[in-house]
Amino acid sequence: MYERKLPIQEECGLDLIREVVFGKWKIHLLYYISQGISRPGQLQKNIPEASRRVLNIQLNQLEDDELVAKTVYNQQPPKVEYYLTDLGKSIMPIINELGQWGDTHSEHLRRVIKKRLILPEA
Amino acid sequence: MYERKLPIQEECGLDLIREVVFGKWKIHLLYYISQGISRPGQLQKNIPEASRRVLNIQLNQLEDDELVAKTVYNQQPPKVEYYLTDLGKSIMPIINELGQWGDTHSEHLRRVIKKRLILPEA
DNA sequence: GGCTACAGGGATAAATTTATCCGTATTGAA
DNA sequence: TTCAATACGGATAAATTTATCCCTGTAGCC
Repeated sequence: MYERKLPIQEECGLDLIREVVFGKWKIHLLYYISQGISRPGQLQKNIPEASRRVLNIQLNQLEDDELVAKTVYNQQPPKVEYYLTDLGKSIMPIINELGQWGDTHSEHLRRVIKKRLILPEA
Repeated sequence: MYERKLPIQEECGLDLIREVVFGKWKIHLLYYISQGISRPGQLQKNIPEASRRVLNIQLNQLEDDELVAKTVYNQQPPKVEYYLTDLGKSIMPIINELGQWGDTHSEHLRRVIKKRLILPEA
C-alpha cells in the first residue's frame, strides 16, 4: 500500500476517531451499509460521485479497522455483502447526527462553501 | 490560497459536514475553544504535535466557515481570542460524542491503527 | 542594541489522498 | 464467440493537505 513517513497521532479520542472515519467517503459508506445497502455495486450506485476504485480502497480500510466486515459468497458472478461490526454499529448514532447537523444547516454550509470558489477580483 | 480544480461535493449533510470539520486539527481546535482555551498561543500549547502554521490555517478556515470568530485586541503585544459562533456551539455535542467514542474504544482503535505500521515480512 | 512575547502569513517541499486508466477472472446468455 | 454482470486491485498522475523554514511588527526589559 503506502509506507507512512509521518507518525500517526493517537493521543486522544479525537485523534483516534479521525484516523478511522476521516476519509472522503467513509461516513457515507458506513451510512449506506447501515441502511442495508450492502453490495459493492449498490454502494457505488448510491455514491455516483465517487469512483469504484476509491470506494474499494476505503471499504478495505474500514474493514482493516474493523468497522465493517463482509461475506464473500463463493459463486459466479461474485457476490459480496458488507455489514457493520458491533464497533461499526456503535458509531452510527454519531454519524447520523453528523448528517442531520449538515442537513439542518445546509443553507449556511452551502453558502460558506461557495465562497471558497470565488476568485479574488482583479 | 489554493485554487480548486475538482468540484466540491455538497449533495447531502454528510458531504457538507465533511467540508467544514474534516481537517487534521479542526475538531481539536473546536474542542479546546469550547473549553475556553481561546488564545492562539494556548491552543498551540494544547496541540503540540501540530505546527503553528497549520493551526493558523485551520483556524482561518473555521473562521471562514463561521464556526468560530475572534476578537482582536488593539494592543501590543497582540492579543487575540477565539470563540465559538452559535453554529460552532451547535456542533459541539457531536464532537464531544466523537471524542468519547474514540476514548471508549481507544484500545481497539490503537490496535488496528498500529497494524498499519507493520511492514510485510520479507 | 539585542531579546522576549505575541500573532500572522509567504514560499516551497514533502506527504498523503484521490483520480484515472487498465487488466484479471468466471458464468451464462445472445 | 463476444458481451454483460460482478468484484478486485496494480500503476501512475494529479490534486490536496501538511510540514518546514523564514520573515514582519511593536512594546518593554536588560
